[in-house]
Amino acid sequence: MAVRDRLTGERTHVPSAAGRRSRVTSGPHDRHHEIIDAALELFATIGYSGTTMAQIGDRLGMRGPSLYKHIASKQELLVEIVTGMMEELLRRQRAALGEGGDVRQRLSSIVAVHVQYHAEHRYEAFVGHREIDSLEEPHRSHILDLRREYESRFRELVQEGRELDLFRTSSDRWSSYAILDMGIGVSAWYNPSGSVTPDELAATYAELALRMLGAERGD
Amino acid sequence: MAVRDRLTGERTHVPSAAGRRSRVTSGPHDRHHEIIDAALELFATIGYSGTTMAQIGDRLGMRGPSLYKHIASKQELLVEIVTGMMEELLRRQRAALGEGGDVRQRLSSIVAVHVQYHAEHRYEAFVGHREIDSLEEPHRSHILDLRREYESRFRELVQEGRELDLFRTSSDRWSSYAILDMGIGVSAWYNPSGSVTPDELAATYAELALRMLGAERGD
DNA sequence: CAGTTTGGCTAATGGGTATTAGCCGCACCC
DNA sequence: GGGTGCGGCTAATACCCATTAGCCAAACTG
Repeated sequence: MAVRDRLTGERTHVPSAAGRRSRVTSGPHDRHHEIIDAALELFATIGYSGTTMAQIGDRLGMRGPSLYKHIASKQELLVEIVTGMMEELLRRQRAALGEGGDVRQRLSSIVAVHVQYHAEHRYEAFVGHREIDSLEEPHRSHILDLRREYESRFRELVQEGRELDLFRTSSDRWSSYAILDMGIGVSAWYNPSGSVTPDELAATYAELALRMLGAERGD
Repeated sequence: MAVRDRLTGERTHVPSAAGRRSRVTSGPHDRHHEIIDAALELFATIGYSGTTMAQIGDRLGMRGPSLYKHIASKQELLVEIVTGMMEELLRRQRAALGEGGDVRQRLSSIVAVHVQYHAEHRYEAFVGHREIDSLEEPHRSHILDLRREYESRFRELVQEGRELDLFRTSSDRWSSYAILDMGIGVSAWYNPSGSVTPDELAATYAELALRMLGAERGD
């Protein structure tokens, strides 16, 4: 039965209260949110399954198991990140479309939103695309539904423009995929400390997209 | 010391020689190559770290450990897949450039090669891009070098065309990234049982790329 | 200031996985 | 037909990892 001494009370940790947090001056420091942020960076750089709970803890100066005082599971972190990103993307797309304008303007808007988000939130976007298969059901299906909805807006606009003879393109489908993919690519290479800002890039890409569709001078 | 009986010789396996392979009619069946193929499909669909040796073995009707009679490690499989893909891509790009032509023709050629490869070998391409971080050094660096070389050809051609006033584009860099990324995206969605062939898609994308660069009618 | 909650910690649990060791049938070779 | 090596197999090894259990100090609460 290997009785283990329960009396020495020898502690090896000595809490340390390591700097970094002064409850008084900065409030309760939403731990949940901090954990998501740390996880996001790690998922983006070394992948979901490559990231360990201990590594996430490290970023916050705590041990892996301690994270469970604030979150339910590693999977929950991924779900929050990915659904958060997809919902935000859709919200921005809807807002852009809500502003109206002719097809060219509307298409230009959603391309700009798409690119701007993928630059500004490159980690969320990168993880949102790369780790879809790491999501367990039913989350995976839910995200795929949202994604389909998001993508269909591009196809519909391209089609609308072609039917009005404003665009000349061989296939609505392939050209809308091309536009989507060139924007997604941004999340893989965009460097926020470089010299181009997300909205400059967005404007450039919107122009590239319109030219690709053969849209001539928008009045 | 807990002597374990070594004498019963009880076997639970009974080799089974399960159908599927007639040595006589089809030759020695390059196992190494078969393993790479099985691994490729699995890496592409469930990721490198998500794939187990047992799953790869399953595809060939054998157990995980048996694979080691033919290969050195799981990592070796990834290295062969990724370097093989990157070298083939470069080879095709060089061949395309070797055929000469004016800037528009050469750019169109390497875009077509790029897209055709990403459709025809979507699994290799997909793994080659997604799993670079799963490569251990020095392989990772080697692949990144090859990739830089591959990408720089696009940028150089765009620049050359712009200097000759054949293209009008705000930035060589962003537009060449856009072209690259839209081709890479193909490997994520292309469906070989769909109705478009890789070379049709390649031609479409080459046209989209030229239009995006503002290249007017190529004589 | 006693009681409770909060948020850390270490240790244990339960499972998975690449890889190695060692066994053996069978096809082939002389 | 006896030897040999190929290519399977199972068992063992040596990890790594998410999650749970149970402990405890300090902060908050009344």
